[in-house]
Amino acid sequence: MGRPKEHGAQTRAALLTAAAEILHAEGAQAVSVRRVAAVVGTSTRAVYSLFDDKEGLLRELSMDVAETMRRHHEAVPSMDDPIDEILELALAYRAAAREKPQLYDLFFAMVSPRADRADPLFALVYRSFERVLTVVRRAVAAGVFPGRDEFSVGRHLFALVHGLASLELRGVLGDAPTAVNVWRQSVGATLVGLQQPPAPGGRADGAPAAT
Amino acid sequence: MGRPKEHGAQTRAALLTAAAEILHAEGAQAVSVRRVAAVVGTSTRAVYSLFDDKEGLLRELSMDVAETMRRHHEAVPSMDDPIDEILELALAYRAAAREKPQLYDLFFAMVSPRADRADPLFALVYRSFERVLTVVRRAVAAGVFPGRDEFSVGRHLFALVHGLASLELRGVLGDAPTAVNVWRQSVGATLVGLQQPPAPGGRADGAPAAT
DNA sequence: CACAATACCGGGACACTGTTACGTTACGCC
DNA sequence: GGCGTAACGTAACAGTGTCCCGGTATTGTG
Repeated sequence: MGRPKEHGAQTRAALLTAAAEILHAEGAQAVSVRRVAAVVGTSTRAVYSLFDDKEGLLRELSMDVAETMRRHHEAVPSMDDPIDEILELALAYRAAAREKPQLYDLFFAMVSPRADRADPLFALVYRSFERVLTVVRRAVAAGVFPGRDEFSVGRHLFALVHGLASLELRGVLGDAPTAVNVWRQSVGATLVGLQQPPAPGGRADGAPAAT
Repeated sequence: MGRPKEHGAQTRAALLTAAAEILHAEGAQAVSVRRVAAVVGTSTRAVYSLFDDKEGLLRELSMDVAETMRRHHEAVPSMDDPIDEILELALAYRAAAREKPQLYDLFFAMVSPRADRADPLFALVYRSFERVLTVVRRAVAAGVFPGRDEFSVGRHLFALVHGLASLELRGVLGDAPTAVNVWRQSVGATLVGLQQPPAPGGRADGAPAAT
C-alpha cells in the first residue's frame, strides 16, 4: 500500500557523485542541496528522503575519504622492521589525504572520542587507526618503544600525520617531492625519538604521574 | 564636507566583543552579521563600514588568537638548555589554543605560504613562529640538531603542535592533566629524535636529494 | 472493476544568510 | 540659508537549509 519509492539506490548514487564532483571542483562551501539536486535533475526532496539532511549527505561523502584511508593503509604490506612499516603507513595517510584533499577536513571532523562504536563510518575510520596500532603493538611487544604503550605511540603519530597533512594541503610543505621528504624526515625523527625511553616526570601513556 | 562618521572606534570595539562572545558561546557558525549588529544595537551597515565584510570581521577576531599566541610565546623566558625552552614554547602553543578554542581554526587558517608579508595579521602570526625559530636557530648553531636546519625543525614542531592541539580540542587527549602529559611526552620524544642525525635518502631541509 | 487508503513526490514557503543599492539625513563650506 | 557630500538605516536581492501542502501513483479491499 502506498506509492512506491522513486528515489532508490541509483538516485542516491547519482546525488553522491554529483556532490563529490562539486566538492572536488569548487570546495565544500560550493555544495548546496539545491545545486546537487539540480545537477542530478531531481528535487531537493530527494536529498531529504535518501539522506536525513545535508549533513547526512556530507557524512556519506566522508565515507569516501574513510574508505580511501582504509585502502591506502591496508595496502601497506607487512614488513620485517616495524619502523619501516610505520613509515610507510604514514606515507599511506599522506597519499589518502592528497587523493581527497577537499574531503580531508570532513574525515578529520569524524575523529571524536564520543563517536558511536556501532556507527559504520566510525568503524571504517577506526580500521585505518587499527592497522597502525597492529604494527605498533607488535613493536611495543618487541621492546622497540621502551617505556611506551601502543596508544601513546599511536596518538603521537596521529597528531604528527594530521599536522603534516594540514600543512601540506595548505601548500606550506612546498611541491610534492619536497613534501614527501619532509614527511620522511619528520616521521623518521619521531620514530627515532620514540625508541628512546621517555623522560621522567609523567607516565608514557599520558596519564598523570602517580606521586 | 560630508556627514561625520558615527561608527567609530567604540562601535568597532563593541562589534568585535559581541562577535567574540557569540563565537565563544555558540561557535563560529553562530556568528552572523545581522546578529552581531543587533547585539550592539546598530545596523548591518556598520559592519560593512568598519570592516569590509564578514570575513574582515572574522579576520579581526583572528588577530585576537594571534595576539594570544604571541603573548604566550613571548612570555616564555630564555633558558640555558634550548631543548627545555622549545618544550615550554610547545606548551605555550597549547595554552593559547586552549584559551581561545573557538578561534583556533581561524588562527590556523591564516597559515599559508601565500600570505602577504606586509599584512599585520600575518606579521603577528609570524612573531610566534619567529620566537620558536630563534631558539631553534641557536640550537642548530650549537650542534644540537645535527644535519638539520632551523626550518626543518620548525616545520616538524609546527606540524606536531598543530596536530596535538587539534586532537586535544576535539577531546581526544582526555582531561587536562592527561593531555599535558601527552604533550610533554610527544614533544620530548620528538626533540630526542631530532637530536639524532637524519636518515639518509633525503636532505634534512626537505628538498629532494641531489643525486 | 471501482474506490479509498496510503506513502511518496515536487514545488513553494519560511526563516535565515551575506551583500548591496536606494533614499534619507546630517554636517561643513560658501 | 542653501548646497554638496558622505555616511547612514532600511529594504531588497540572491542564495542557503529545511519543511509543509496539494497532488499523484499504487495497491489492498469492497
